Amino acid sequence: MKSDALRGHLDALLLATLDGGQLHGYAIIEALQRRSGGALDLPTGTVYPALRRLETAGLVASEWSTVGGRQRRTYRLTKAGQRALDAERTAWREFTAAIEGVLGGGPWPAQA
Amino acid sequence: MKSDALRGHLDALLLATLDGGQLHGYAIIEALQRRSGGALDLPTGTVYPALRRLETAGLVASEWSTVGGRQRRTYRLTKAGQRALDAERTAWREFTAAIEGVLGGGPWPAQA
DNA sequence: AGGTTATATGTAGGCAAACTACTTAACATC
DNA sequence: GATGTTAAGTAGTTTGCCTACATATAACCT
Repeated sequence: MKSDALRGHLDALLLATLDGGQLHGYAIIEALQRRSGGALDLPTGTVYPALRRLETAGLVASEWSTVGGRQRRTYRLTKAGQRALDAERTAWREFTAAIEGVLGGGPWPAQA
Repeated sequence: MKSDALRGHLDALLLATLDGGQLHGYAIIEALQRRSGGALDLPTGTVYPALRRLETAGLVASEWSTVGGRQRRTYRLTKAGQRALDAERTAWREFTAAIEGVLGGGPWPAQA
């Protein structure tokens, strides 16, 4: 997949991943791989800063915990994050509708 | 629409717009508005450089013509451009499938 | 006649978002 | 004890679209 295609959709992906319950960053990356059928393999350098961004924006909240000597920062959706996710899903439908209107199924008749 | 959402999909839009026949830049912008139901309103500073890029890449070809005293550069798909469009359509389907696998319809069951 | 709007093409520079590459650290396994 | 997996993070770069600007003709309005 063209790497830039995600632009502007990453937040939606992260929020949607947390919709099923809280997860830590590494688990989010694995969940994205699993749910996308292997198509998405986001590098940590993309995901961790993005989660911080979402936390600063108040859409997710995090807590540290230590599991087996390893540090985990576990993220969960806030209420604002839940609302943002709803908005992102709507925006996604509008986006795909617009693109598919153009991509269509092939050649297009001239304007009436 | 979030302006950055198009990232990585602009070429597909431009190629698809030319799939119905040759058009000049200004007409391409109008066609994109019409086909997207008004959702897409690309600035000239986005479209003209992108068309040049596609021409350099050999995916479109252009010719100057003068209509009513105005200069028009009319673009058409090359064979390589047609092939690229086919590839873009396939990539689009894969892209949306991946995102929708994640966005899903709501909460997701834990891994089996 | 003059002003505004629509048609038409283009350039220069900026900026945000994601990427690449790297670092750190504990534990598990070979 | 070396390699691999789990886990989190930063620094700096690239990319590619956007904003703002510049130019020019034609059409329309007053």
